[in-house]
Amino acid sequence: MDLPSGYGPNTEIDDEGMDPVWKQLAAILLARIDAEVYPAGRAIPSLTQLLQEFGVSRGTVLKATGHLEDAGVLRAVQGRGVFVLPKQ
Amino acid sequence: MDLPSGYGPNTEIDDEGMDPVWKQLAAILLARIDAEVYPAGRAIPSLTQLLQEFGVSRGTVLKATGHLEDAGVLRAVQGRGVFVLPKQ
DNA sequence: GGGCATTTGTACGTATGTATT
DNA sequence: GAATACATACGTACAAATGCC
Repeated sequence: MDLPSGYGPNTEIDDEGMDPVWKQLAAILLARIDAEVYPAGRAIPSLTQLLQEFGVSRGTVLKATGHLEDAGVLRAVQGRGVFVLPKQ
Repeated sequence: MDLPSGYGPNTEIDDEGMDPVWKQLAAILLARIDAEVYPAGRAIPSLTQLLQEFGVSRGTVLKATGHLEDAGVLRAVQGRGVFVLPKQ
């Protein structure tokens, strides 16, 4: 998926940076999964919570999580949440 | 990518159907590529042309072509167009 | 180099639908 | 039924890359 490097679990979104916001967000979420801030088998915060925390739009969160789904890191279940898949 | 079946090069978008519009559009574009309506090495119509032909939004076209990019069927080049990759 | 048109990329906000709790 | 949560789709605006004068 080619995410930018150098993003940790607590990195803030940089609107003026060279990386797109959705890629920055995907990198941060991935860092939190790696650090088990979001442990495998559990759901990450809801889209509404994430867009509030990072100050981005719903579509941007969806794009970030969608790519992590494609990468096999997350699985979204309508009505329930977005779950961290077991590290394989 | 799990596109719905039964869509040909001239299928029309069905708003009431059970398949999402963007998946229908991706299936139609893929059918046109298979039928060489859009030959390998050439660009498909621009986003503006496609959204006009199918009566959908820009975002919907982008989602359809984006998934065909992930599938290795298309490659978008900013400022130039969206090109059909050689069948491998 | 500058200016313009074309084309894709990103991001926002909003509305509605569907599934789960 | 109500609340929560993800899914789809629309419209809009601006940015970035390309190509052609």
